Amino acid sequence: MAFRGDDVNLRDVAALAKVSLSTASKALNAKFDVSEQTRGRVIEAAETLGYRPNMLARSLTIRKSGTVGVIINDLERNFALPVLSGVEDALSDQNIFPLLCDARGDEVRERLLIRELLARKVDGLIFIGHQTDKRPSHGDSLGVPTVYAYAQSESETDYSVSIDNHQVGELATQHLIDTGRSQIAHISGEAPHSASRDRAAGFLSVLRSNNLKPATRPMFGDWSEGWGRAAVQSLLKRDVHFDAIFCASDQIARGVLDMLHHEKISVPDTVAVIGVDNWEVIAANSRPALTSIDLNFQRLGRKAVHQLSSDLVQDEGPGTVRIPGTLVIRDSTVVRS
Amino acid sequence: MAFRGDDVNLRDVAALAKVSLSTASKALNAKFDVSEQTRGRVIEAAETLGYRPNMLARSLTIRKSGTVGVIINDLERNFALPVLSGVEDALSDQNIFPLLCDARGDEVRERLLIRELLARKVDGLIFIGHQTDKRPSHGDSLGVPTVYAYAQSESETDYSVSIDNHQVGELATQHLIDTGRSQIAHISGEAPHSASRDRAAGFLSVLRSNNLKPATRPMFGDWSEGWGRAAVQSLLKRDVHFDAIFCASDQIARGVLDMLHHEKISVPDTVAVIGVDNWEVIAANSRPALTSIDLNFQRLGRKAVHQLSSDLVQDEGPGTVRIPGTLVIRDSTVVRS
DNA sequence: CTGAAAGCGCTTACAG
DNA sequence: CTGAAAGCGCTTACAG
Repeated sequence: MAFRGDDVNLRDVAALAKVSLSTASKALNAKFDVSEQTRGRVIEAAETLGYRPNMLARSLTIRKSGTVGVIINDLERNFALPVLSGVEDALSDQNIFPLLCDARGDEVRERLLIRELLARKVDGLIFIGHQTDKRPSHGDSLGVPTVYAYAQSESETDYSVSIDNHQVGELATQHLIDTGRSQIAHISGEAPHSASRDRAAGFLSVLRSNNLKPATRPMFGDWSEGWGRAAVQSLLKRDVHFDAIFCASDQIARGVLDMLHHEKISVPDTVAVIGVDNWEVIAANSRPALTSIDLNFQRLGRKAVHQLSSDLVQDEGPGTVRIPGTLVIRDSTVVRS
Repeated sequence: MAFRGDDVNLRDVAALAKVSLSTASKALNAKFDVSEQTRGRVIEAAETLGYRPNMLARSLTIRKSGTVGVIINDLERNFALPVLSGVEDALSDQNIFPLLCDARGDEVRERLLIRELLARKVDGLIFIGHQTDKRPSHGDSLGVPTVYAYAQSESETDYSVSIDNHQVGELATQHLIDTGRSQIAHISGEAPHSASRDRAAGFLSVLRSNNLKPATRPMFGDWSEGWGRAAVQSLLKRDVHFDAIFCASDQIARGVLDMLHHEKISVPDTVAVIGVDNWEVIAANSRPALTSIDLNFQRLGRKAVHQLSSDLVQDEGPGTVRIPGTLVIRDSTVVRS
């Protein structure tokens, strides 16, 4: 029933190959000096027995478990997923597995999970938040390399990887300008979020360097379609002149698109619309399909893993690395042939 | 720097409590007979030293790692997420952590991952697919309890947990009938998918038991908004009379809603629309908000974990457990006060 | 190049 | 109730 070799250990291999336990170990670990002949015998024995080393025992001796604890703040949030996927991807390159757990936004639970994870001797810890604001640090008392992903640590002596929201705002705005727009409105998300503020700042800074003024002051609300619709109505009611709208999220943008359609304002001919997130189900399905900024969450996750071992490679030192966004052009900003 | 107790082991605790290593172990493990007095001393010693048992060593001896391998077929698919969340939730109740990995739809990679996971001595294996069709079985050669979630195993001697698509079709259709509709059309997804076929079957069976006929034969296409729009156009062009549409997914339903709106057909007054998935971002944001069937993925994930230890509790035996859907009423089927 | 021995940190019969 | 000993399955100085 069992996997062939599930119950065979190194001792069995050594016996079959007629060598000592230690020689068998060395033969299989390549880095030790063993005659080619005996190495061959051991490897052959291992294969005929279907030997698979017990990583638990190995970990105990070499003091490395080949696992990393990944603590997500809210697994159910969709945003965490691509980050997790990037983490998994980068980890699997090193043959390391993530031990996954969900803190559910509960700091007490988070601390409990850390203890559990540490008891399981994880080689590192990655915290994945669900927004880009700063979060409390665990300080340097954890005893293993630690990285904060998406939500950055409030402490500059920690390693964090987050989004470059300022660049996101710049990129979106520049694209609008590059495609010939000059009266641009910005419908942002919740004002307290750094994602909102930084994207708005990027927006304003690019306008300034292009000698343009915003169509109106950046408007803050929330991240919903409803807010997108309401904001457009407000724009219209206030008689603001605009030929483009930079929305801080795809959901907002979809609401904007809806309302513009309802008002018979043609997109992109009369007004161009760009969103942020490149959330496929929204961006690709809206009419017209929505141009957006991809936040490269996968890459963010991968970078988090790399930062984990930043002691080993040439280190940039602690602090926050910001992943830039990428423009994904669809039909809401340019007329495609 | 290190966590207090990160480097203290049971030997240290025993020394401080002035007992033997074995007594210290027993005192901490509660289930052995130790005098209350010495137990107290040991526990106190453990606390003052901040002792944390090394689970790796513990696992090695008791032959249980407190981990379960979770192999996802495609981490990036959103659907897998709530299942994973349910798995994590149920596992964490037992203080077990999932070792997560992504097979990326590659069978060879999947087999490699299994070996890795087994080498790490996982106590069980859960495979999470991304659709409800059957998938190849790994047979009973894995040596640890195994459960297939969402995508069920083709072998009836395996444990699988999936969706009750037939019930989903029934539930949606019955709701439409209960709210006074009688000319119901069904816009389904891709014909080859069992999810499409079984939901359509449920649809037809409920109509039959209510002495109703479908407005037209179930229409198969894909799972997209575009298909939803196209299907409505076809309905209209063919002059089909209908007062309700059961859509096999929320995305399809959103396309349907769009087109009905465009054609100035009022929802829910003239036509009721119901979807499947209860995908918040779509269902809650559409206009009117979409009534849908929640597939209870969290519950599915939790059930998968329970099936893993089904040997222990009263066992229903292997085979496929089907999780029923739940009706979530919004505004697209009933006029709310 | 090879092997005996100690050790990683725990648990659990087995004696006393 | 307590402790000495063996063992879980590996790795790695240390001798030879």
